[in-house]
Amino acid sequence: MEDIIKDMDEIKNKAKLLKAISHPIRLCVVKGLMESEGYNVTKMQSCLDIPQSTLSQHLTKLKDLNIIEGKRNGVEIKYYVINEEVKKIVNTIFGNKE
Amino acid sequence: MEDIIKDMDEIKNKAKLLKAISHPIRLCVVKGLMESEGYNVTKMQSCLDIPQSTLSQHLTKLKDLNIIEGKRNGVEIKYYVINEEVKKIVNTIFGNKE
DNA sequence: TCAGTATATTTAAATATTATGATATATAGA
DNA sequence: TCTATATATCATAATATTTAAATATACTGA
Repeated sequence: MEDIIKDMDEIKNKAKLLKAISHPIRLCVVKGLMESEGYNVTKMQSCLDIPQSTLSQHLTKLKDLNIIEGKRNGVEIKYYVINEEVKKIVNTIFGNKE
Repeated sequence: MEDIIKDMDEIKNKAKLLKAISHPIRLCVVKGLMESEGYNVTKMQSCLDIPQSTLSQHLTKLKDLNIIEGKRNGVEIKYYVINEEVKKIVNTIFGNKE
């Protein structure tokens, strides 16, 4: 096609979304949250065995792109995947139907 | 889930695949190749307006991950997307059904 | 064999991402 | 208010990615 460049803006946006979930920790977090909604940072941490600030910064990236959202409950914050497109991609990748 | 870490290897592999297509140029190339199979490097270049070596290096990354494959025809090389998982992801992202 | 075209590789600099310790903030309960 | 716990932010060092010019290679046709 001649004018692939026309939808370059869309391509850039999709690329950003892919990039956001193309890091193992972030992909793991998103997948984990989809499977067991609302598990909190401390639990993720113990699963992933990384420093708290590292995880927190990954969460921030996901939040910035509106992929996840945190709901505070007292002292802890539970996260949820709120981006349908990302859910679709993750389902596609990991072979889930619904 | 307690043992998210168990499928960490799979997650890492999927993350690599996502990363490979999470750059605008590479995503554009893959999408372009899916829409119009076998268009060659020179054509991509004129579409994308980037130096030849830059494009070539992006193609190398996609080749290294077995996402695309080049078939030489005389002096030119045509590329094809050979990775079904990537095709699925791209279709998911850009809203194609088949 | 030589010239021209298409593509790949090398090298280096510029830029971006990631990781982590230290510190800050928010909340709950005593 | 003080303390403890959970989470976020800051600063910065380590690492990885991206870019592009220069050069190399592969092929074709004269």
